[in-house]
Amino acid sequence: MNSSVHQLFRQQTIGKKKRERTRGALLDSAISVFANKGYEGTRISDITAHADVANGTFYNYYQDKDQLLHDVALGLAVEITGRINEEMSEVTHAPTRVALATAKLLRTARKEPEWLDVLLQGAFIVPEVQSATIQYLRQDLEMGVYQGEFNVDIDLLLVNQFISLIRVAALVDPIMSDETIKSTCEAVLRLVGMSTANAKTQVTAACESLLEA
Amino acid sequence: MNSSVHQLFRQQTIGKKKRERTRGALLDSAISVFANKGYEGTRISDITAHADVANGTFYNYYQDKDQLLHDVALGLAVEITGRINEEMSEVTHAPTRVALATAKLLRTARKEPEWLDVLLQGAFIVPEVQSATIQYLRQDLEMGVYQGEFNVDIDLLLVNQFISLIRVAALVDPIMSDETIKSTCEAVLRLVGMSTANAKTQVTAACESLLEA
DNA sequence: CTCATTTTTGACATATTCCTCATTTTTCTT
DNA sequence: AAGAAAAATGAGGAATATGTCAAAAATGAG
Repeated sequence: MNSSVHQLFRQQTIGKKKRERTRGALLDSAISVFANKGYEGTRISDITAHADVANGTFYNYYQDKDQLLHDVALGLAVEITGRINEEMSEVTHAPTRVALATAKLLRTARKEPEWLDVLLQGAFIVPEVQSATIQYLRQDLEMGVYQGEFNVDIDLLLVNQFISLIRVAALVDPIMSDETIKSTCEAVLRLVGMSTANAKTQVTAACESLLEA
Repeated sequence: MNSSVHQLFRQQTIGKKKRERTRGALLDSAISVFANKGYEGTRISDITAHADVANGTFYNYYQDKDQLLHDVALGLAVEITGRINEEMSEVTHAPTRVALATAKLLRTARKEPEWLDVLLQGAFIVPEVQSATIQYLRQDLEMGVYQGEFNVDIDLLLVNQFISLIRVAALVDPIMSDETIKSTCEAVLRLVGMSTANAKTQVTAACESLLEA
């Protein structure tokens, strides 16, 4: 088993004690298995098999699947949102921030489809993950309204609509073509009240370095 | 068991032979159980218990859960889209049709939250249900583009984005307040390229008979 | 290298769900 | 109302999953 490429948590625990390394292996395996079988559909034994550890080892670290999902999804949320925000620290134009963040997130999903999948599963099950995911997004949306670029009420419904557009992209096109990324970025800008033409312009500008024409 | 209010399939099989009536009971129970435990999370025994029949009875009608979901979701799709389309046969203005259909669907979800839940679960699992669900929607969207009201490319991604906005409404506000319905209608019109102001106007006009101010 | 401590192991007891089928019960036609 | 056909029943065997724990193996500090 254990033929996955990603190694997010194993990477983070290299050099640490055995305990942390094994935990990392379980977390990485959980990403793959949750993504492929779905949270409900995965068995503890699927995860231990994938991680190349014995069945009982799981119980040295977690009491049940819920706790594991919590750790995995929260870890992914922190990692992914952290990276993206860091890369955008200079950008102050809200539409650009929103388009860029969306494009970057979807580009991550192209390279590591399982990450986004598990993150979103977690966001709909673990409240703490939902908060972590929404946090930055909400700020950018409010900034856009303040800047007069977005024309819409910011509430929980809107934020969830936004996230669901991300989810749909991953669902409809797991390959995550540039085409899908751009369409999705434009859709989120339309959702927050920009015109089709304006949305297209902003996306083209924001993503010119990120995606090909 | 069997304390549910809805009786869609039982209603449809009144007067028919026992075989059809029991099938109806199973289908109705499936709606409740799938909605409350999720497709993956439901056990065959959950459904038979809810339907007040013996465990083995299930296997007189279906070979597995998949077949049951197929029948339930497809039945709901036909019923719901049929009703809505019938009620809109006179409406030819695409934005009005889209806003009305969305509002009517969400009003159905207010009365029978389980219906929409199971329909959407089915739409993401059973291809046939997806087709049935998308069919009418796509026509209305293309009509809107033709009428110069919508300004966006109609493709599979867009249609799925549309559906996901419906899903989010049910998720964020299971009670399905008028507020949520109107916000969602406006959001779908923005998604297809109408301005915030225009979307609001259309929704107000289309829903004035359906919802309170 | 040594050895106390930490971690892993995997067999097993328990629990859950699936699915079958011989038998009983109900249906409904005549 | 009789009785053949249809439907329902539920006990139980097979399969799968969970969670425990005494014993074995690996770790890493001194």
